Amino acid sequence: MTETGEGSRPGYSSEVELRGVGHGKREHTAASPPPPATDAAVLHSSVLDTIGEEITGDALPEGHVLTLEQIRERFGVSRTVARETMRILESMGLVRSRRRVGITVQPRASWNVYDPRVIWWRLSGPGRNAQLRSLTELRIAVEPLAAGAAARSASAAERDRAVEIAATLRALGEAGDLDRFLAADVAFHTLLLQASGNEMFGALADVVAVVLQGRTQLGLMPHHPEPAALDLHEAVADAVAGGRPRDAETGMRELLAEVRHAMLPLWEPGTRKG
Amino acid sequence: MTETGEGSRPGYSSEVELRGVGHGKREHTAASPPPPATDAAVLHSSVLDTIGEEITGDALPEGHVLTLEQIRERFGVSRTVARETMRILESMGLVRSRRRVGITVQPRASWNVYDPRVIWWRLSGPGRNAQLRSLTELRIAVEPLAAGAAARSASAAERDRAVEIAATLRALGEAGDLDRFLAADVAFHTLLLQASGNEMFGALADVVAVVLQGRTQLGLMPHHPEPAALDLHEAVADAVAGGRPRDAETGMRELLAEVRHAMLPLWEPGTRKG
DNA sequence: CCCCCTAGAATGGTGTTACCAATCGCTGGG
DNA sequence: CCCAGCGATTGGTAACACCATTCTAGGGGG
Repeated sequence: MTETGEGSRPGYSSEVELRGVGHGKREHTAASPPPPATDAAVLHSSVLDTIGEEITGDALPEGHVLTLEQIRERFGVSRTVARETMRILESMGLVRSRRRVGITVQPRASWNVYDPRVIWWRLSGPGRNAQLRSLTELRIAVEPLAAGAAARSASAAERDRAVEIAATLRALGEAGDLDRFLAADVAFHTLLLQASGNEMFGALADVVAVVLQGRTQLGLMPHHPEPAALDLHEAVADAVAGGRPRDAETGMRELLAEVRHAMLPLWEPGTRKG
Repeated sequence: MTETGEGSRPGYSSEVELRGVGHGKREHTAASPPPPATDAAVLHSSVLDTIGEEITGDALPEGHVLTLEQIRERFGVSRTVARETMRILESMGLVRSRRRVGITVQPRASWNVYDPRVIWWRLSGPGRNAQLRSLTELRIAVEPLAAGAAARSASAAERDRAVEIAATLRALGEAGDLDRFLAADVAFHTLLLQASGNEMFGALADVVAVVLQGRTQLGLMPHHPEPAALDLHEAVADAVAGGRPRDAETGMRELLAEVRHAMLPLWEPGTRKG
């Protein structure tokens, strides 16, 4: 939205070194949606990303202790920047800072797993499949109700738009234009979540976007979307447009049942970590 | 072993206050059960709380511009503390900091509404009913699936504990001990969310705790819990213990239907804000 | 000889101040 | 109407005093 400059992270200008030590590559695939990113241009954000990925990716295990001095030295930044970084990590529940002790990595139970950055980091790391699974289950829980709510409280413009996107999806799906299909699919689900009138649902739009993209990148998307899926998108859109919450809800539920089925391969290699 | 520290999140002990509106000064420190989880002892946290409440409570409207100098002066803190506070607010999406322009309050759409502190602030402010409603809808979406997942993947100890808490609930409910009933109710839902094996669900335990407490404080709780609710808790517990996901799911759905019904008074005064 | 308790030292975050660099909105001059 | 430059405001660095917490060493008692 307000982020015009796409360069996202690689911004690190200046002579500061900032190399992320081990864990070499930033793999999260090219051309991906810029991580949540607050400001790309600020110095602390790169330090934040590196440490955040290390913690969420288990490179820094629970209980590990950092100090401001280590951070300062490792990244070649001032103590102030190290402190700001640490404060943000603390506010995400990833670490806890205590006098004389240092900065301790917290157990996963205290992480703010809904923070967009945390989600992003976990998707970039070894826990990716598990995270994708968790997020999909969350979608399955929330989206049907969100669709129902949208059917109740969407504005006229939103209802029209839903029908319009559903039609676009059919066209793109039948044409086999997967890239644009993905974009429209994201737009569809985002629209419904936000039209639900519940900001807790609306805030999950980014999650859905990331999951859909992840699904495509993992090749869990058929080359031609299932006709049934296209039908269901249209059914949901019609139900929303026509103000039929029950239909919208059940339609979305069926749609997600297919999604669940498609992602089942991820379920197996149970990457549950201690 | 696993039991000892488990309460971990310094919970919301029974005397949580959910202060209505008031939003006094930063006096917030004493006797106030830590809403989220930072250190109360640190200086920036009181500044954070004050400004956070003001933004989420619409006292500082979208587009309003602050400066570090104002913050420094108003709270009598150093620039460093003001900066740290601002960084945290920025990481929550409440503000955005830009050179030469200052610190701008962001629209609600960019808030991290799942951040425990944001939830807490919104519950303390004028949007309280709307927030309680949103959170309840979220519960309705998530808890049935979480119960189903718990029936699939809970540990033996967790299954036993579910049955045990359900029995406790009946006893406390019939005795009319509302305080302890509330505590046990929170424990029950927390257990299921965490036993679901999905950390996105598990992270909502605090949300449920806050909603249940809010419900009680608003007097939306009958003096004697409905027998039907007690039956349903037991039914869900049995289904989880017996590994019957469908039963657990539908049981929880019925349970939440009652919750929805009970909270309906809140639905009416549609506090939808622009 | 061993254990426990206390006092003091070492450590590392907390908060403050001062200073310079970079950016970018705004104003005033051409 | 455009453009340059001023200046406000954040971004980043450095050095300092402070103090809570932990660790350790020493002493006293069993």
